[in-house]
Amino acid sequence: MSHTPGVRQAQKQKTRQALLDAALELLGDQSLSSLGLREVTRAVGITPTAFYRHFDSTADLGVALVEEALGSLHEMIATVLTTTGSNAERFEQTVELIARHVRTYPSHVRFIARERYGGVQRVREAIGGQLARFAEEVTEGLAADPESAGWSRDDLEMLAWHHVQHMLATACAFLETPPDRMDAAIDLATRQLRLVHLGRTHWLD
Amino acid sequence: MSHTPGVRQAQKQKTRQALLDAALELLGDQSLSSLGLREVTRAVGITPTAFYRHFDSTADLGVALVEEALGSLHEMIATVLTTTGSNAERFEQTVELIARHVRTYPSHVRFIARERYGGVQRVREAIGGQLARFAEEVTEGLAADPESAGWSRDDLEMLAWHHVQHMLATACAFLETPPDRMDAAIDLATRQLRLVHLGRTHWLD
DNA sequence: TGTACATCAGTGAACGCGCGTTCACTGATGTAC
DNA sequence: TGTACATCAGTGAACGCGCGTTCACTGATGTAC
Repeated sequence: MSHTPGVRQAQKQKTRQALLDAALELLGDQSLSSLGLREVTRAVGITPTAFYRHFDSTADLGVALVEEALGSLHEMIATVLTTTGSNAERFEQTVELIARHVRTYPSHVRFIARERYGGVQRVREAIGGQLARFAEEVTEGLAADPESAGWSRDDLEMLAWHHVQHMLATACAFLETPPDRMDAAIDLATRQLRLVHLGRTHWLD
Repeated sequence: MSHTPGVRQAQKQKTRQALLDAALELLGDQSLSSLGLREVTRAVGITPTAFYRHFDSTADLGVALVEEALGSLHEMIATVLTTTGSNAERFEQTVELIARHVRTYPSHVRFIARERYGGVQRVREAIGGQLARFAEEVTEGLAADPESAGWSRDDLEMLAWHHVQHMLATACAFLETPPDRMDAAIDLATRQLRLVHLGRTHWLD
């Protein structure tokens, strides 16, 4: 046949993923700009040279990690936007969803927090691009909401951007919160969401 | 006399400051965890060995930079808290003050943004400690405000923390905003402040 | 199905280089009398 | 004021080490006939 997936491609993909996984773990206590290529290959158990079969550099690997870390969030945002129920319920569910995400993928969240303003330009740009996409999605979601009747596009974008900033800040805060204080942290973030929502309902007064 | 300041101490202080300045500049396009001791001394024009007369390590230098970068902000926060005038005016002045700070000390702001969740634990802790102090100061300021009548301590802290988060997020955003879009960015941050304030005035409804 | 050739993920040796840290030192500044 | 000694910021040589990158290679997988 023209192009069977084949054992070779599958193996290559597996090694590539192993490199991403190992790098993410090593990035638990250092920055991408100080991550060594040899460190990563050593952790995976392959020769340094083999690294180049998958990535041009650690910066290149970093960009791939951004996609892995943030790509899955689009679905979560769609979930949040279509959640129904009372306001109080929606705020709690949103914050709970963030908390769950941080618990499930702490390394991904840490990576994004660390590299958003980190030392590698291409990675910063990749993260910035994804966040801008999130803001657009949230803007569309807000625009479709009856509560937004009479709002200018500019104000919708302002609110959307605020929500994205708050989501990220909350995720970062959760990352540093010890388990026994998570309840308080979740409560705090929920009240902040309520505060902003209250401002929203009186915006056009 | 017992301890004249002396030429020697003055010279040592000058070299120390030169190290801090050189490091801050080098950190413009890399992270602290990848900053080399030799890089810094080379930029200053002294021997690598001389570095140890001032700091134990680059991490140690980083902690000193946190104090330099954030120490001066306490005064600015006090200024913001005591600003008088209409709400609209106060929001504009606050955001304008942030914008001016970012314009005056861009390297300091970049350093804090980069290292807040960066790869050096002691520096993260130093930044976190300063931010917690800011939040306390803002809480006290809010508590003294007649508008806060009837607010619980917990809710005041929630609002204060939100303001600190927003201040930092705004400063980071300004850092990445090209000059020709600064007006729009300032306007956006001002409207976000108004939104939150609107929520505040209806919090006890 | 079987054979001959092409592809290519991973190998292993080698390279030059800059790193952090050590050590004994120098000579200007500071102190005691 | 002058002298003899102490302090200590900065020097310069040396070290062992791990880094990123190059190169020709191997051998399993894939392809053409």
